This record gives sequence, structure tokens and C-alpha cells, in this order.
Amino acid sequence: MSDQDDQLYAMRHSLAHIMATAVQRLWPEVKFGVGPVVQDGFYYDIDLGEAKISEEDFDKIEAGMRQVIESDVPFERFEQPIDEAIAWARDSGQPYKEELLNDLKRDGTTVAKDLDATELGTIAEGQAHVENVSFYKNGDFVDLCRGPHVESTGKVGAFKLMRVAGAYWRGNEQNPQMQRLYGLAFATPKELRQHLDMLEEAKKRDHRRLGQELDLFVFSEMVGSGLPLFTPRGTVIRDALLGFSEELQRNNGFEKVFTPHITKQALYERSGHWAKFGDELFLVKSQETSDQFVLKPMNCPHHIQIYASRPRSYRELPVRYMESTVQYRDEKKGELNGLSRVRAISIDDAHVFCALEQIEAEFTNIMNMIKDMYSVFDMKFRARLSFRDDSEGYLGDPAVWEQAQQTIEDVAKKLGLNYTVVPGEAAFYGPKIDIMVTDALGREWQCATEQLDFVQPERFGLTYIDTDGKEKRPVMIHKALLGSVERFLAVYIEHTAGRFPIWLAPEQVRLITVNQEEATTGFAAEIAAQAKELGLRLTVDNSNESVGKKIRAAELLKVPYTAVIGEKEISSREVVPRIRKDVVVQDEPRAIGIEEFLKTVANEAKTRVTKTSL
RNA sequence: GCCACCUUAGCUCAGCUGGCUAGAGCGCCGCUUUCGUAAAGCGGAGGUCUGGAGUUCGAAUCUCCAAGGUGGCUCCA
Repeated sequence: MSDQDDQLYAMRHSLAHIMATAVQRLWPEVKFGVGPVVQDGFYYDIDLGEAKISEEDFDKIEAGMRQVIESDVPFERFEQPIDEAIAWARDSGQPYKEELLNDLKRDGTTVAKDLDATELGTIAEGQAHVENVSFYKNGDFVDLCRGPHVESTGKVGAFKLMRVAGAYWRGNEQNPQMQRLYGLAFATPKELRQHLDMLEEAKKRDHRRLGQELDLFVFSEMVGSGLPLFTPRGTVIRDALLGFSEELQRNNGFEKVFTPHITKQALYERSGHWAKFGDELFLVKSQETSDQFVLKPMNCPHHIQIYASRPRSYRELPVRYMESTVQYRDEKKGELNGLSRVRAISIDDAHVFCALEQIEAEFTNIMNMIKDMYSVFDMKFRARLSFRDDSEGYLGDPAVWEQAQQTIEDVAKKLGLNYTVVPGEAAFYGPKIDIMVTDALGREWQCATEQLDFVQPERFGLTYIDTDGKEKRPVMIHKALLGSVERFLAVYIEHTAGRFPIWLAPEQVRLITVNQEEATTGFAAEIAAQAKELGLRLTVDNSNESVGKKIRAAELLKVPYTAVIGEKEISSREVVPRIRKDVVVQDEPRAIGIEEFLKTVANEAKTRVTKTSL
């Protein structure tokens, strides 16, 4: 961390205390939880019992905060023996602080199991035996806190309270729910302004909004939440994305398979998913048999059945099956969100069955596809190597894990990936590489993934006959390049602000007729027929509107190429294409023969270029 | 599921502290116009104000319940 980061951290943290001070003055009975620094700001968890804070109270609280800031009182640090601190918490009616202190005393840490490090969690860093704990005092407000803080309440930058949200004490559903007050904080008003502008831009690019404006997908209350319906325009993009993924995979040794969308529950009992994720499966009832069916939430057990359908030789390995299909998961209602989280999920899924010593080649193969794919999307990514830690609950031989993790890291190194190792993030069945993609607004999303699985081959008793004639156990690799197509689309719509590259644009060329005379519309129809033969998505707008208005309509739909068709074009058989500004290289529009124009665009679509040569 | 907020025409929104047949722009339909690179003109249709109950002489407006949505929390094979 740089000094500047330290300063920003201290400032944000101090603002959390200042907000708490203001809240306590307004609601003296408030009970405090934790108030850490988060990305772009801070929050504080509070419990007001029956009373609730709403966003309407923000003016009041902000005014209170400004008062504290203007008073410019120092943040004073002092220490207390832990037992005295516990007594303080009890006496001042702060049961949450008391609980934290008791944990601190007992465990030397406040980090509850399954809980990320919090502000207080780091208090005890490197001190297993806690004797003293530190407090910070600003004016009449005292808080248990590791710090650091700025010197005085006047030394904070620009802030703005953003929202109030519910949050369970220590992130556990069984615990009481507190209110979390979020604030943004930056060193200067200018940076705050910039951040608010970014949020504004993000709102404009929101895929739910653009999905409607660009006519890509809809929801229907009668169909159900989390079940998007794709319009013709949206379906063009879906198909193009999946087609791209399949093309990459086919070129890299994957074979397409197909499996039905329902299966007997027994399959998932065997795979172990029923025990772990049973409540997320949609149940399907047969009226003919007594079998219990489920909608498939994933494909691995199905692909396993294909692999297991006959004995396999080492000569066949690796076996690579791909299937881009819809999977169904009954997500909780509060989790659904536009296309980012749906209940019918299309995944460009694939499974590799291979020998242990083939892992390196297979991981490399898949990672190369990921690199190819995201360079076409013009998106940067980094790899998160999710490895095991020392805790229990990982299945399989630790020595094999160790070796596999080493192999995976070697692959990442060899390919020159920007990667980080994250211990403790592995799935229980194996280590994995998650790809974090950065969008145009600098936000990170998990898209592609590549996961090793030692467990399912075991559970299903998969084998192959090795060179020595003996049965061996293969390992499995799960992979997705796009991940969920719906979520990828959400990310990509926001990344491009709906300005899709030529190969993905639902409508690649739009012809605008100057008038509705036979000669004009006939000529446009002639061009449309040629375009169709070239596989182009071209439409003709010969509605009875002004040329200006029709151009505007095409602009709003973000069509990459527009051409006006009138007398001039009919006689010269040339057009002056209007090119969307993110695609264009030279800004002097120039005339081009219609045939050449169409062929060029068709070629650009085929080669998936992001800039035009026109 | 929990907390906060939101829900008025296909879309975006107005409708002040409760008061005549609920408005606008865009879109849609019709007519006029036959037009040259981001909005031609005129006319029309379209709303049981998300649903239900209540308070009131009177409810889009206030209260309660429900549904859907948004932002979080939680979870994520």
C-alpha cells in the first residue's frame, strides 16, 4: 500500500466513525456492529431495534457529520486491558462490540469462521494473546478500533451517503439483521464527482435498460422471474456468441454432444449434488412412472454417462465433450437480477476426461481458447488460481492436489497470464482457475472458468485401461469459456454500451430510402437480396418518414452501417456508408461500390474485426 | 428469504399539502407530404393510476396487506 492509499484508508475509516458519531447523536440508543472501509468508501452496521433508518434520514445524518467535521476534534488513540474493554462495552450497551471483544479475548481474533476479515478482524493480526485493545475517541464518541485514523475530524475528504441495506450480524442468517449505511468517500470533491459520474454512466449502460432500448430480451410476469425471453435481435447475439465458442472448441478438439434437459433425481444423488444443492433443483413429476425427475442444473453427470457407456482405452484420452445448453437452478428470489442472475442459464459447458499427466496440456489448451476469445472481445482479464488451504473438507489425495496445483501454476506462468493464487478458494472437488474479466468501466466479472475434478470420476467409478492393461482413474476438467451466456451478455452489453461489433450486431447494415418511389424501394430490395446471399443482416427502412428521422432511428439502435439510398445511388451504384463512430477508423466518409461495400462488411463479420477497413 | 426503496399509457415521466371527465413527450395507427445524413405537419387510439382492504363527503395521493421490481445482505456446482 502506498502512503496515499494509507491516507485514503484512514480517511474513509474516520468517516465511518464520524457517521457513527452523527448517528449516535440522533439515535442515542443505537447499537453498533462493525464499520470497515470498503472499495470506494465505508459502511457502518447499526441496530436501532424497532426504529429504522431510511434514505430520507441521510440529509440529517450528513448534516450531523458535517458538524463533526467542522468541529475538527482530534482522533485520540488509547489502550485498555481487554477485560476493562469488555466491561465498557457491557456498560455502554454495545452487545455486538462485547461479543467481538469476547472473541478477541478467547481466539485472538474476531474473525468468525466463514467470515471475511473485517475492520475488527484485523485488530488482532499477529497477536495471538490479546491483552490490550485500542480505542479511538473523537469528541464524545468512543469506539473500539484498530485504526489508523486521520489526526482530526476535519481532515477528511469528500463523502456522500449512498444507501441503506440490510446485513446480518457477522454475515450469518441466524443472527439479527442490522442496517448497513454505505457512504462513498474520496480525497477530493473532484474524485467523488468523477465516481458519481462513473455510476451515472454505469446506469446508462445498465444491460436491463439497454436490453429494452435495443430490443434484446424481455421478461414476463406470466413466465416467471429470472426467465428471460430473447427477442429476434437478442437471439442473433446469443447464437453468434455460442457459435463463436463452439467454433473455438471444435478447432481445439472438442466434440459436441447432446443430453436431455430432465433426468432422474438418482443421477444427482450419485454425483453428490443432490445432498449439497438439492434445494436449488427444479423438481419434475412424471405422470407415467414413479421416478422423480429434476431439470438438469449442470451437465457433468450426463457427460459422465456418455464416457462410462463403454470401456475406454488410454488411446482415446483425452475425451472432450462440449454442450452449449440451458441449465436450470432455482435461485432464491432476492438473487435474481436482469440477465446477470437467471434461473434458466445457458452455458458453453464442456468436460474433459483425461489422465493425470495430461492435465498440463489440457489446461493449456483451454487457457489458449480463453485468451483467443477475450482478445476478440477486446477485454482484459486476469486469472485467479483457486487452490486449497489446510482446512478439512477437500476430497481426494492431498499429494495429487499439490501436484495438480503446481501444474496449474506452471501453465499460468508459461502462458504469461496475469494471475494471483488464492488459497482456500478451491472447490471441494478440485483446484480451479477463474477468469476475472475487466469491463470498460473498470469493473471485474467472473466469466470463464476451468476446474479440475477428482471427485466425480471417483463417485461414478470412471476408468480407462492404461498401457499396462490395468484400470486407471481419469480426472475430469470442467470448463466454460463464456460462462453463463446470459451473464456474459449482461457484462458485454455494459462493456460495449450496446455498440456491438459487426459480427455480433443484430442488424449490421440499414438502408434508408429517400422516398417511397418504386425505383428507390426496388433498388433497396435488390441490395437486400445480395446481402442475404452474403449472409449479412441487412434491413431496409422505407417508412414514410424524413431521412433525418430514419437516420436517428438507426443511430439509436446502434446499427454499425447505415446507407441512404436515393437517385444518386441508383445511378452511380455506389453508397456513402455512415459508419458508427467506434467502428470507424478514418472519419472522411467516402463512396464505395455497393457490391464491394457488402462484401467488405460480410468479410469483417466473418473475421470478427472490431474496426472497419472502410 | 431478510432490510430499505420503488410501481401512473408500449417506453420515459408530470400530477403541490386528498378535490371536476388523470396529463406530456416518444412510440403506435390514420391522413397530408415524396423528402439527402440525429426528430416534417395534422389528427386518432391507448390508463379499473400493480392488486386487495381500510380511513374519508371525496383517494393516483393517507394507512394496512399482497404481488412485481430496484439496491444491499446471504448463497453460488
